[in-house]
Amino acid sequence: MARSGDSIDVRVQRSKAAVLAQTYELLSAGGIGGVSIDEVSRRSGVSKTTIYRHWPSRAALLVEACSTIGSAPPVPDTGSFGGDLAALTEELAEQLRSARWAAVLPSIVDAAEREPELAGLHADLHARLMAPFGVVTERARARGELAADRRQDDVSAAVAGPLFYRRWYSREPLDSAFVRRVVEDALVRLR
Amino acid sequence: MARSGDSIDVRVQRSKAAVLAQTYELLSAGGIGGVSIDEVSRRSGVSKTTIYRHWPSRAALLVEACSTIGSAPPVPDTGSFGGDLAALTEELAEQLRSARWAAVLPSIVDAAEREPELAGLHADLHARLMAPFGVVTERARARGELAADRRQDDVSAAVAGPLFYRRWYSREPLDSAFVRRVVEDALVRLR
Amino acid sequence: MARSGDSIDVRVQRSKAAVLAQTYELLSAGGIGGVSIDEVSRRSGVSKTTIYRHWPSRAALLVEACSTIGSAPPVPDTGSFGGDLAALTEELAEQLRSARWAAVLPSIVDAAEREPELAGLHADLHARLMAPFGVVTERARARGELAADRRQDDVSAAVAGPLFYRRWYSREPLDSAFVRRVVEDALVRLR
Amino acid sequence: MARSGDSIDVRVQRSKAAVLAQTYELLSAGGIGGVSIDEVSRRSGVSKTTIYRHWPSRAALLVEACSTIGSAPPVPDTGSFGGDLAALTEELAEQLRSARWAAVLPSIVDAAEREPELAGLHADLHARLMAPFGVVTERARARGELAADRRQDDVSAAVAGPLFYRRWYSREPLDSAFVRRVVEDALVRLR
DNA sequence: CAGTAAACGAGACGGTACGTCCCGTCTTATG
DNA sequence: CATAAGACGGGACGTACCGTCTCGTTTACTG
Repeated sequence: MARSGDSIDVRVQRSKAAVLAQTYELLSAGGIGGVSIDEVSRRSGVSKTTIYRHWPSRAALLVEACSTIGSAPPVPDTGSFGGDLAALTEELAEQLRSARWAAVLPSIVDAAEREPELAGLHADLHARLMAPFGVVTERARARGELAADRRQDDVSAAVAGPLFYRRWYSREPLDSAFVRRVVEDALVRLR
Repeated sequence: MARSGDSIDVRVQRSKAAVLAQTYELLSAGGIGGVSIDEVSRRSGVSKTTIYRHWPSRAALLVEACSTIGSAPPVPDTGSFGGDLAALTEELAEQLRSARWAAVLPSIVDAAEREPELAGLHADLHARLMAPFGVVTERARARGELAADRRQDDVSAAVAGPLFYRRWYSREPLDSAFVRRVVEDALVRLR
Repeated sequence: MARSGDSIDVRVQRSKAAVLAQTYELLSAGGIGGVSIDEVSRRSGVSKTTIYRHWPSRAALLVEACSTIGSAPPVPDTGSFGGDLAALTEELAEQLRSARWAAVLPSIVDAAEREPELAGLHADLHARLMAPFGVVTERARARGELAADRRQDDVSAAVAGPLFYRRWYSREPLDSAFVRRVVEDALVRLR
Repeated sequence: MARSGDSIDVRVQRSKAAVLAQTYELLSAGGIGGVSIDEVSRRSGVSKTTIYRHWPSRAALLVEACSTIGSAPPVPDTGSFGGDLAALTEELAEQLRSARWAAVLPSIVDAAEREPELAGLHADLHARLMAPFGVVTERARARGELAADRRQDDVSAAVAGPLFYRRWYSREPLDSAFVRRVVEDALVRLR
């Protein structure tokens, strides 16, 4: 063995970075179905051989390429559950309007529906995306602003549910009036 | 000329029926991505040539094959907005748990995100699926059970949003306790 | 079936012809090892898919591509064994000097040595190449110009052996003096 | 400097020996086409880097690996040209039947046909193989058993030609009857 | 009920992607 | 400084589908 335990060959780093970047690019443009190893290879200048050296399958590559997306925005701390929830929801709405992953998520959901390998990807991504709601929820429960049986998932469903619905199902603009109402409704319900 | 204006060749009818049936089958099993003309041809016994003769594109075939799914269940009429909404939501939850289209919708959402031809399909399907909420909402507004500015979409978002979220995003079981709570929460706020 | 028994699709004919031509081209230039399906496809403009539709393997393609080479030149009939043999040997020497297959034969011999599929090819080619010696030999035996136990192979070995040796093993020019002497030597002994 | 002028690093000697041995092994088994640097490296335990350090190309390695094969058998001295030739031919036939290089020669011939670097290898090998015929021929000419214009190459062609032909072209067994006849024929012709 | 035009199946075709294999070169770290 | 380990780009392999296309053959309507 010519390599000490944890240092990583710079060539490997360079190759992996280039591949992941282009994979993410293709993913953003065409969803999961739009990512082909051949095309990634062509655009990144990294040979297919090398790609398969680092990732055993297309799914594995996708998983890693997605691992950076939806990284948690800073959790707001306004002092009240209402303020925190409003800030978080505005942020989520903004991302749904503009973030690249917003166009990709449906294809991940679809893939999770039938490819077990990618179901894990979906779970990770979802957890990362929703973690701030957990923080805010726990904080509010500690302050007694929420009923004892309300958990992160109730809050997420009450807020993200309508937003997602609007973004992908009724496909109407996520205007701020709607977002504001969703927050108000959620506060009324969850109180 | 061998054909009068509107009568349709029985062969055409037979071919189209067989193709649509198999398309729907494949659609249910593998989502939009799982439908390939080759496979439809193989299973239906109708040649590819003939399929492309009747539908100009894969998208067109999908649109027609989807036109039958999500057909509106009978709209309940219990006399109160609460009763109607509960019945409707239970029905929706049941379909999300078991109906074939539930596994297909994410792929349609994804397709709508990038193929304009299929965006129309998504819109149709969504309209059909949500129509009962419109009926119930209008009825409730007429009875004064709802604020004047509440429309179908607010109701849909408040109820279907959390359900969809649970079905496809947090991917937890849609147990009846959750469904009941969603209805109650919605009523609290929309009243 | 849309095609009657023996007629052949013109497209098939065109494709096969183009592929065989380019295969032969590559074969001449680089021997058996110089033929790759990818390159044949590239040069002939016929897709790899189509090539594999018509030939199950690289070996099968090579076999067919070689089937036209070494086609028997007209068998001379000078009236005497000596005259026939001289003409035949001159012709063989000329081909060894210039014919494209002369540069290819060693690679076929080599392939025959280890790939059974190609051993058949070698046998066919060899039979075709040496057939004229058989004709001439039989004719001479009928006329009593040859001992009763002399067969085609003795004649071939006595004449082609030295020629081949010179062409591929000592690698000296096949000048006409050498050819003449080979014929004379053969006649001395075989008479 | 750690090393004096002409002594050779023991590591170098060990590496080269291991590489040459394995190269010869592969050569015997699969001909020239069967030798790959990767495989040599794998089997010999010597890294590819090291191999390419010692030999500039695959051809150079092959040349050196072949330099030991076909080493001249002891030249017989029976007292007569006939006896010598018979002994030499029997020996050659025996090698063609069993020696490892017999399966390799066609691939060398083929390589010589198109790679100049390997043409030299072929020439060396051929010279080594045929040298005994030269010795015997000169001896016979000195004794007056051969016409003055007969040289080694005439003898080689007359004897090795038919043998090679039989071994690689007609691909029939090199039985001793055939070998005996070849010798007799050669003696008749060359006398 | 015969003729004809349409519908039809078979399948050839050029593409593109797949995942694997092996090549020869090049880089890095070790001894 | 020779070496082992192995990353790298290149390219061929044979397979699977894709959607387009060109055929020759039914087959159902129509005059």
